[in-house]
Amino acid sequence: MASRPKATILDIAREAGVSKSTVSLVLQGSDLIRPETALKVRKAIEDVGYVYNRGAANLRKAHSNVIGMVINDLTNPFFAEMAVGMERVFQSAGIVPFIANTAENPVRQEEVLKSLMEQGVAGLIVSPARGTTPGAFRRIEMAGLPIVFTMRRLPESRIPVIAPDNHRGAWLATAHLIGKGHRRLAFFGGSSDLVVYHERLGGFREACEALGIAKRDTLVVEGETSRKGGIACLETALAMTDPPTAALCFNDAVAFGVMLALRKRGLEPGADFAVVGFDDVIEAQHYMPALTSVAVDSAGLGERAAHVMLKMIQSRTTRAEDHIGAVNLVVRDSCGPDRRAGMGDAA
Amino acid sequence: MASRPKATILDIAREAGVSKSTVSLVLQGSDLIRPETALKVRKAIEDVGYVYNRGAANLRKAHSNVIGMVINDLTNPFFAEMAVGMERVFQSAGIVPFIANTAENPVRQEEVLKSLMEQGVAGLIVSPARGTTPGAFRRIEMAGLPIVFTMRRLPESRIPVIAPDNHRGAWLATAHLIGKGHRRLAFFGGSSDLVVYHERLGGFREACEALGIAKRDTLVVEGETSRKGGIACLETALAMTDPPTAALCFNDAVAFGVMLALRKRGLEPGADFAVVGFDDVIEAQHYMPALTSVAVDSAGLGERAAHVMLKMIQSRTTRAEDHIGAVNLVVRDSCGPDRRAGMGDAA
DNA sequence: GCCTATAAATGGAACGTTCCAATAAATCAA
DNA sequence: TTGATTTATTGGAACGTTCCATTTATAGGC
Repeated sequence: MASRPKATILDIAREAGVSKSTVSLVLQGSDLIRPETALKVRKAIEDVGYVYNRGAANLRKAHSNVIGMVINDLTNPFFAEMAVGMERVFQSAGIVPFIANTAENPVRQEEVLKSLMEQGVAGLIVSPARGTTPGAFRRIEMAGLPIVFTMRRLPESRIPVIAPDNHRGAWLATAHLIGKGHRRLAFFGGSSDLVVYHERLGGFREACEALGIAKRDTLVVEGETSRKGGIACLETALAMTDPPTAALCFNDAVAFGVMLALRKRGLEPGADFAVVGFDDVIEAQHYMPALTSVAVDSAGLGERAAHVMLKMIQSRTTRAEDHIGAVNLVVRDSCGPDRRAGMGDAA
Repeated sequence: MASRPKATILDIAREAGVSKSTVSLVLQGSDLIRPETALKVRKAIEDVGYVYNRGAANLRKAHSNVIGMVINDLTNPFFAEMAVGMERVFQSAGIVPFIANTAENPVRQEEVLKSLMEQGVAGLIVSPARGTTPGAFRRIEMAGLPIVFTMRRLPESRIPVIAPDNHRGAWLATAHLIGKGHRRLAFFGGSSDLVVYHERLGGFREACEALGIAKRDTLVVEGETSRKGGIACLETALAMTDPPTAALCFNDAVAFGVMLALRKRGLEPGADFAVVGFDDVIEAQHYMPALTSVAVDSAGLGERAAHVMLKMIQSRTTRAEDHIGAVNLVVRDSCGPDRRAGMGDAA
């Protein structure tokens, strides 16, 4: 069981009775080699249990076949879906994506990026951790490594971004709530250090204004982008005098939290308080009641990001355009009409 | 923006007016270097924007600082939780885990493993894809690379496994159902090509036998380990004459599917049909009704696996013991008593 | 038979590190 | 002062590939 010295290209050469150059050529699938020679070499490779050393190869080849995916929260199913979309694209291009998780921790992110670069990746797809400093990617840019952001945008950075149309999504959702007769609306969850937050909140605000909801009839409460955060937001909101009757949530996780908190108070989500989510994760349709949410096509965004990356690698550039993915509101059962507006309904 | 030739250790040496050996020593944090010299070197590194080339280093150093995590289904939150547990341990050991997804595809798994080995990982933690052939890991074992399996075990393999006590978990859950008065039980989901399946099903069968349920009063229906699979299982079961009144599901995803299908038929999970899940993913407690499930401590299993891997790497061995993680039944609201047994309850 | 053209295979110099053995500089004992 | 010891620094030979420039073998044309 002792790990004997690993076989190298030279060992195979000896075994097969050819030169190391020939073996190298075979490994690269060159057509300069006579088929029967290639066969002999491949046989030797199999016999010896040879493992290709890509590190050594990259020493000469300059460009590797792995790209790094750095994700801020792997436990959020949304990102897992996106990762799967990317993988689909890369696989057919012969590229292997390695995923690393930063758990929303900028320090961890720094380490992970460093490690990936040292490993010699050909490119980086990053969904930045919250609180990432603007300079965090300077070194990577300096190194001329292709990099694209997904979902999140950094304040003043020229790195291309693949993200959904947050503004429009929020607009649509808000208009939906207003259309249901709600006149006191809330925006729940998220925090202002995220650009995405401002985009979604902006859509919410503009829709309110455009559709005649006075600013004093809107309530914005920041909070964690998790179930827990949603619960907290609802508590805060209902503690106010003249509370809102509907809320647009920063994402689905927050919305789930809100629904949970409503139930705990004996209120029925949908009937007693309308809630809309954002992202439309798979769970959304399985909740009771099924959650109305803004669908962003996570896998599609992942694929898009992967394509942009491939293009950048092939054209040896570090520039690319942003891509704003289409969104659409998926209406389910979590938004009834405003109770007070529709008194006629009640017994 | 053109990617100028990357700086090497020699460039820094020149910049700092020392030899490459000195730079190398500084990079490794050796205390053989005079502090002020080290400082000079570090300054040069910063100025030049140098990126360490780990591939080149590994050419001499034999062992790297990255380990590969190969996961069969990243979209299953269970595995994401496990991955996070592992990361926690590795991080403090200065090891960077790279995650790769196989999407239950043995071919993809083959590619991913090959790529990881070529990259020179120090070890592999694998949750094998369904349908993995027994020989799939022969090459890795031959190479003397430490490897541990999580969750799933391969038929006749001596690779150490970190997994929950499936048999006992299933036993507990089944006993719970029987205790509630159910006399016709089903086991839903999973397929017999998984060792885990046999473990869980075995626990179910033994509990039935031990607690006086005749074999003809049990129903086993195989199916996908997903919501969809759960839906299909329930349909099959209810189509039978004299159908079961309770089911142990292969995992939580199946259980969610079963609950969904019950609702669609106008049946209330818990009251009209008891269901127990397996894994206790976070969602379980948030469902309506909250799902009774066998908790397996996914993050804890991940940590355990990481520790075993570290030990193997340090002791340069490829052998280790299996670890069977404790399980416990978390009773929530998805298992009412058998309706037919408890007629007295009804109006 | 010779010359040229093509096909197949090969040696050797890189690539960016590490680490051993060797050197240079500083310190100390006598 | 001299030699021995300790402290800092340094060449140079690996490590396992790739790829250019050659060499060798094979075939074709005359």
